[in-house]
Amino acid sequence: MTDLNTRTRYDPSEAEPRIAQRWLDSGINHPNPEGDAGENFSIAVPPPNVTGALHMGHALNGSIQDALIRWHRMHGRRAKWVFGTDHAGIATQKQVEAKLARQGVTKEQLGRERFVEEVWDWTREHGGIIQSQFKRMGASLDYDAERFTLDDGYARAVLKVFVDLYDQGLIYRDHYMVNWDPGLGTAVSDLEVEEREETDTLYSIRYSDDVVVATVRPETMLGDTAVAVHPDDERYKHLVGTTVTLPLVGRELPVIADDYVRMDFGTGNLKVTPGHDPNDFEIGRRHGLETVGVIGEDGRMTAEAGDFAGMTALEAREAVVAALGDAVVATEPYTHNVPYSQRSGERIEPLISLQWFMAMDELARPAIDVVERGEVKIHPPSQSRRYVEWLEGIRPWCISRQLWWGHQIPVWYRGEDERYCGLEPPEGDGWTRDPDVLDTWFSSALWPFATLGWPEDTPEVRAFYPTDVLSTARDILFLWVARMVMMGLRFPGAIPFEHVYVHSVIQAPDGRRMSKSLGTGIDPVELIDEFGADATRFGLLAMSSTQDVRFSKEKIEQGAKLANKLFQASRLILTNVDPAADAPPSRAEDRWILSRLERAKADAAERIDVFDFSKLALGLYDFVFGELCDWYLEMVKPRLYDGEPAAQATALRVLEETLALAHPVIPFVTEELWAMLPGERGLLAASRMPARDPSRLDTAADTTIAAAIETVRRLRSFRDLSDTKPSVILRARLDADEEQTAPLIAQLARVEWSTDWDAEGAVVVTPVGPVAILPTDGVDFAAAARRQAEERKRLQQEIARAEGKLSNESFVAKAPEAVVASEREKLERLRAELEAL
RNA sequence: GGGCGGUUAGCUCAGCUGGUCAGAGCGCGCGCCUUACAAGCGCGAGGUCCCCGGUUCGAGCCCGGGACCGCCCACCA
Repeated sequence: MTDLNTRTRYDPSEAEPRIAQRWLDSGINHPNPEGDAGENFSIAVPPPNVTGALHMGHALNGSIQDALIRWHRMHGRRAKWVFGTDHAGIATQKQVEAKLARQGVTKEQLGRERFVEEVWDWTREHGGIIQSQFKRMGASLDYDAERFTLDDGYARAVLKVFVDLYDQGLIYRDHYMVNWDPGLGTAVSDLEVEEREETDTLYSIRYSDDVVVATVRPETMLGDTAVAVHPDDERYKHLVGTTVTLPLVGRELPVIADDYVRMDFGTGNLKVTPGHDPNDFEIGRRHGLETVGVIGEDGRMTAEAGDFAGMTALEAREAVVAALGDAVVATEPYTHNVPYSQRSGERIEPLISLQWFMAMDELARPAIDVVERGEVKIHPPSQSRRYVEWLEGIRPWCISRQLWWGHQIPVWYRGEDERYCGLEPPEGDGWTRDPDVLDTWFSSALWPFATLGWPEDTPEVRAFYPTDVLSTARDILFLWVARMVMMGLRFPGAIPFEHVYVHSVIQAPDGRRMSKSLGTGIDPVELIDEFGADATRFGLLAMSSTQDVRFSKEKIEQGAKLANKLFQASRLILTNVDPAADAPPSRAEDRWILSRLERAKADAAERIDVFDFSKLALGLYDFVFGELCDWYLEMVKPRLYDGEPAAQATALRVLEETLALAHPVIPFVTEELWAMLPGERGLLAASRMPARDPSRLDTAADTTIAAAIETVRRLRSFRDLSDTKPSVILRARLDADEEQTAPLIAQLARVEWSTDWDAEGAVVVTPVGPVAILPTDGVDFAAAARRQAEERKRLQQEIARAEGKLSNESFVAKAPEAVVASEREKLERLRAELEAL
C-alpha cells in the first residue's frame, strides 16, 4: 500500500479518467440480452439532443439514473441503461440554418437533399459531445448499443407506427386551426406554446349604429365573417339574423347568437374571425361560417387583406386603425395573455392550415387506466393527478412539421385525389411525397421500445421491455411521458415502464430558472473539473427533492469532502491492517459500528425504494462522518496500531461494505479504493452489494456506545469552557461503575481516571454517571463553576416544566401512558442530574 | 380564471402517522499542525418554525382565514 502512504489527498482529476476507462473496458455497461424484463433492470435515458451539451438537468437526472442502475446491478440484476440521442428536429435544423446563414446560404438554395446531408454532417461533427460528458460523469450507460432517433431501424419503427395508425384512422389530414410559428415557418403543438402576459391596446370599433366590437388585433377584422352576441342578450336579440357591413372591406356579416359570447365584456358584441382565432374557429364551425385567412404563413397580410396585403401583421394593425378613423370609438390599455413559441420565441399566429393530426381519445383512455390502476406508478403521487387530468382533456395532436430534418411523412400523392400511405414508396410514376416531417415527440414516444429493436422480436426487447424506471423532469410529463405510455400500450402492448420518477428542477442560486439566455446557467462539466464527478453527483443528489430547489455549491463541496474522507479513512485502515487479520468483533465499539453500518444499509435500501436520493446521499455522509470517522476510527485507532486482529478485521470489513454501499452515489472514489483493498476482487461496479445481516443489529452496543459518545462530548465541553488546552490530560474520577467504556472515554476525552475517592472536584453529569474533574494544572475551575451554575439553572427550568406537565390532570388523564411514562422518566433523570451537580 | 407546491438558524434545506422536533451542511466565533485528513479536528453562538384565529392535555406538524413567492393548466374578444 505504498501508494496510500505517498498520496495524502484524493485527487479526482487524476483518478476519474483512469477509472472511467476501466469501466468502459470491462463491458459491464453492456449486459447480455438474456432472461426477461422481470428479472432484469432497465432504464431508457431521456435522449438528449444529438448536438446538445450536458446541462444541469442531464447531470441531475444522470446521477439519479446511474445510482439506480449501479444499485440494481450490484444486486445481481442485468442492468441496462439504454443510451442514445434525439434528432431534435427544430433545434438541430435551426443550428444548421444559422451556420449556413453565416456562410450566406439559405437552405432553399441548397435544396432539401443537400440540406439534410448538411445536417447529418453537423450531427456527426457535434454529436459525440454529450456522450463523452456522460462518460465523465461515470454514467454507466450502454454506450455500445447507442441509438439515434433517425437511424435506420428506429426510422422503420416510426414509419410503421404512422402507417398503422393511419390505417386505423387515428391519423388524418385536416384543415384546422394550428399554432403557427412564423419565425420557424412551421406548425407547433399546443405543448410548445407558452403564454406571456402583455399589455396591448384594446380597440373598440364601430361596425354599425348598433354594433361596436372590441379587439386587441384590429388587423384581423379584415377576416371577420360574423358578429356574435349572446342568445340571452336582450339588447341585441333583434339583431340576430340581420347583417352588418364590415368597415373597410364591405363584406356583409351575419349577426349570430352563440353561448361563447360574454354579455358583460365590452358591448357584448364579438367580432368573429374563424381564420385567426381558435375560439372564433370553433364558433365558425358551429355556424358554418366562411373562413377568410388574412395573415399568411410568412406572417404577412395575404391578398384577402386587400389594400393591406404584404404588410406585416403589426404594420397592418396601424394601417387598419388609421383607415378606420372615427370608427375607432375608444382605446384602452388591456393586459392579457399572448401565445409565444417556446422554440423560436416568436409570437404564435393562430391560422388555418392543412396538417396531419393524431386523434388522442382512443389512445389516452388506456394510458389513464394504467396509472389509475397503479400499473404505472408516478412519484411523487401528486404528479399522477396532473397526468390524468391532462389526458382527460386531451385534444388532437398536430404531428406534422414544416421542416426538412426529421422523419418525412410516409404519404404520397398523385394528382388531385390519389393518396398512398405505406412503408415503401408506391408503385408507378407521378407520385409526390408529402414534404412534411413528424413532430420530434412522435418518434420520442417510441423510445423505450424502438431503441431495443422493436418492431422486430429481438432478444433485447424480450430482456429489457418493459423498462423499470423512467426518470425525468416535470416539464415533459405530457410532452413525452404520457405519449410513451400511449404508444407502449398500443404497440408492444405493455406499459413502457413501471415507475416514473419526476425529479426536481434545479434553479439558479437566486431562484431564477437556469438558462443560457438569462446567463443563469451553471455548467456541470465545470463542476466536475473543479470538484470531481463524485462530488458533483453527490451534490446534485443531495440537493434534489420533490420540489424545485436552488443550486447550492455547498452540497457539491460536501460531496468532495465525503470522497476525500473515504480516501483518508482508507489510508488509515489500509496502511495499518494485516490483510490476513481475521477475528470476530471483540468489543462494544466493534459491535456498535457493525450495527450502525447495518442501519445505514437498511436506510439506503429504503431510500432507493422510495426514490429519495437526497437522503440516500446525505445518509451516507452522516454515516461516514458522524459514525465511522468521527467516532469508530478514533476509538479503534490505538488497537489498529497495536495490530489487534479483531479491530483490524472489523475496520476492514466496515470499510469494504461502506465502499460498496456508497458506490452508486460516488462511484469513482469507491472504485479507486476498492482496488486497494487486500485480495483480488475485480471491479466494485461489478461486485455484489454486501448482504444485509440483521443479526448485526445490536441494541445493547448502540446504547453503550451512544452513552460513551455523549460522555466524551460533555467532557470535551467542560474542557473548552474551562479554557483547558487540548494538550492537558485531565484528572478525573468516574463516580460510577462503567468498566466497559471507561478506557474509551479516557482516550477520546483525554482524561486519566483517578481512584482518589476523597478528592473534591467539579462535577460533570454524563450518561454513564457523574464525573468529578479533579484539580489539574491549567484548568480554570472558576469558569467551570460559572458554567456549572448555568447548567444547574437549565436543569431546574426543565424540571419545573416537566413537573408542570405532570401535575396537569388532563395531561395525565388523556395522554397515552407511554408518553406520560417517558415524561416521568425524564423528570427522574433530570432530578438525578441536578442532584449530582 | 382554475389547480398544485412553498414560506423553519445569516444562506441552502431536513423535520414520518401531532408528545426530547427545534435539526443538518455551509457561513460565523473560540481553541487545536492530536503520527488518516488544517479543503482537517474539537467546542460554541444563532430560530415569535410567515401572520391571525381554532381544535387538542399538548401543534412547524391538524382545521379556517389572510399575506407573500414559485410552478402547471385554461378559448374570454
